[in-house]
Amino acid sequence: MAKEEKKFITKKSENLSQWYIDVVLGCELADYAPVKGCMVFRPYGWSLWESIKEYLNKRIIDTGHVNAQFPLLIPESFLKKEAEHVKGFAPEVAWVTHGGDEKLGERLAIRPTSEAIICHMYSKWINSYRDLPVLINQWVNVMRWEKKTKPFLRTTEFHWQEGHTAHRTHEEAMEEVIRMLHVYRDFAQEDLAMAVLSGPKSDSEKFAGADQTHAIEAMMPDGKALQSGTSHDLGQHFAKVFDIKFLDDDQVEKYVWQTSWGVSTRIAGGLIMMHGDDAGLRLPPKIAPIQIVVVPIIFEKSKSEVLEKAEALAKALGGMAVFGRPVRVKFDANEQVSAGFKFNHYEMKGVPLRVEVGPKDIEKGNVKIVDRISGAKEFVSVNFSDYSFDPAEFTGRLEAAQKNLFENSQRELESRTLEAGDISELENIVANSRGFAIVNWGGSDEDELAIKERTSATLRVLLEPVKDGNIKCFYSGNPARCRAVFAASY
RNA sequence: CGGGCGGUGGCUCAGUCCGGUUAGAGCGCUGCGUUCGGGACGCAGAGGUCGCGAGUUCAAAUCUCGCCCGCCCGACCA
Repeated sequence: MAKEEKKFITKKSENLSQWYIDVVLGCELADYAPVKGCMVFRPYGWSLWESIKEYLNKRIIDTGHVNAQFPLLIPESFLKKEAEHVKGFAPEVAWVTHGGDEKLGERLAIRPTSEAIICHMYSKWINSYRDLPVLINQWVNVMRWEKKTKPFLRTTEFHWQEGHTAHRTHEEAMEEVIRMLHVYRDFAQEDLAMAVLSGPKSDSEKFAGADQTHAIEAMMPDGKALQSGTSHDLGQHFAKVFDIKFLDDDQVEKYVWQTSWGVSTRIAGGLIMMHGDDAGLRLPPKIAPIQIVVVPIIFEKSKSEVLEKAEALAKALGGMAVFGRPVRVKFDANEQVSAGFKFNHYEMKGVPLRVEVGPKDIEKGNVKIVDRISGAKEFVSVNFSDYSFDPAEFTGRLEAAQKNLFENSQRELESRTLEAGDISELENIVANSRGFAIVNWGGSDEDELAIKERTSATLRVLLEPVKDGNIKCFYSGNPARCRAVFAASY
């Protein structure tokens, strides 16, 4: 090409932050709304979120949960019932104070999360051990008044699912907490091709009102961790203040044990950042809104035949199934832009597979396919009289691409997980944007805070216990209790 | 919330310091024509409350003040 290639998006390696904004806006995933921190999900971005929802929702339903819908507004008095909960959320709550011109008798919170309203309802619905467990999930928007925002990763209004369950025993509730943590882990890894670490949070990082929080943590290309899903053991804190009691089979009235868990639109931001490259998005085939784009190569004299046969092929490709669902195919017959423009366009949008159909292909009985993930360009046989072909040539590549993305992500995570033997090593890892610093941990909350002040890294997750009493905490020198992961984070 | 930078056709920006007629460019967009195997070309054309609101002035994109939004750094962040 004689002309220097135009620059549409910043190179990912040059400036990740600018690249991210360029991709989100340029790929038409989202746009800024007039209110700070609020964003519009444009059709392509919403389609991506719907695709993500579909896969996660299936996992939630398959583990025995049901969907419902609770209201947006929560009376202030409800939010105030659980002391830690209100303390944690107070700075981020948006309040409704007026109805029309009339001042309300009680302020209404726009839900920052729904424990308060759901627990209120649960106290009405739960009377007997026979009513348990209650396993309800909802897909809703919530609002948290954030000071620093970024599309998808941290927005004032965001979309998520929040599961809220009530159980007869703490053991049962803990099983649920871990079950959902694993659902999130498997969802991230198998559906989104995002490698994650998972485990419990330290006390200082847990959810406001929880006894314990577990999380999945992804590693971004700039060495910062992204908390991508949380599962909380709420103990009986909410049950006690909302009076959620049941009569057990031993004739004793007891409080329920609760859990809550959530994954938000933030995970889409992680997905974008983790997989994308200099050319733009690279979407895992499972959740890509378009899995295969068919681009006809139009010449004046062969135009009608190419358009007709390419469209028929696109239709035939759409008859295939991959990942247990019909393949999502787009046929782009737009004659106003060149084929080359479309190539770049769909690469930027992260479409996993491109199929080119030109007169020479029809003549030879093949099509050119270009794999967005591996970069491979190959010819695949197609019979243009009956539109028969080997489906595995297409679906196999989509499956391989899904696998490759995850393996890349896993490799990246491993290479960014480094042992830190002392605080200066941890400091070094964080300062050089290297990633997760893994340590032997036996420190206190104060130690954790001191580490944060010195390195800006926080304790992301706790890993397996350390049984050897001779192993010391990397920071305090006390006997180590467990392995732990520190990192800078989003 | 603090510090820094920015906001001018859809996009990227020039013009602002030093106020002065009809506010420019490239890209994009519209129409017509020629094209099309990696971001096509020609000709014609449309498109602007200069982020919003006050103030100073004969005169404000330009100066002053307040506010909004964005980007970067920090604080905060289940």
